[in-house]
Amino acid sequence: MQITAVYRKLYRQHGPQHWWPGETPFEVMVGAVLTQNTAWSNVEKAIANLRAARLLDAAAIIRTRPARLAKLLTPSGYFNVKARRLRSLCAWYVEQGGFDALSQRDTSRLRSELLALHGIGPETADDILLYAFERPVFVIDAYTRRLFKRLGLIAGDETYEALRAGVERRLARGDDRIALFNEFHALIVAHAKNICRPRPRCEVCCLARTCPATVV
DNA sequence: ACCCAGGGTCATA
DNA sequence: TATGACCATGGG
Repeated sequence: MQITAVYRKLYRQHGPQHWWPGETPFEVMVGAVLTQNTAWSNVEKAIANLRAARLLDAAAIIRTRPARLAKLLTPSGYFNVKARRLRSLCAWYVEQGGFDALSQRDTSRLRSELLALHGIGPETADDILLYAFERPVFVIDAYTRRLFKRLGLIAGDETYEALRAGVERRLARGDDRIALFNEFHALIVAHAKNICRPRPRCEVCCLARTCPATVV
């Protein structure tokens, strides 16, 4: 099966996803950090807390005491870790002049700056690049790796960069790669969420770690 | 009670 | 470079 065929099947099953679930680019960035190894339903609660506290703002977050920030982040788990990570992201964001200034930079520069921040690894950086800055970067997450491995499209032990480059190369044709990469990653996540109940013995398809079958 | 979740960092060998 | 411990909550 070709990788583009996987995309078509997912799209036919789940339809358009209109991602990322966030109202502004900054909110997308916050969500990208908070969702690290965490269910999105928990992230929503934490973002609602930030919104209620009028802290969905980089400068405001920097001014907030770490203990208070961590408390607001409680529902998303790893709250002490994420409070620190969010702070470092916000400090960079403000120091560099905010979204409009950052938007002027080329993708590779943005990427290396994001990766230099504490707590921003390759996936979080690519989430931000694709969904906040609208750059043509294919996001590789645990679901993506698992799905492609189970379909026999990859070996599974490639490095993040090798996988990303490989997938991007195999999808390179077409005029709107940003829209394609955006939708593809969203569809993979939708696939993981909407199918496979009950766990762990689903009958249809599942991207959970212990699921015995994967059918797209 | 168990398994899972849209990762990343750090210490160790 | 490669594993493993650690971070922590909430839903199925």
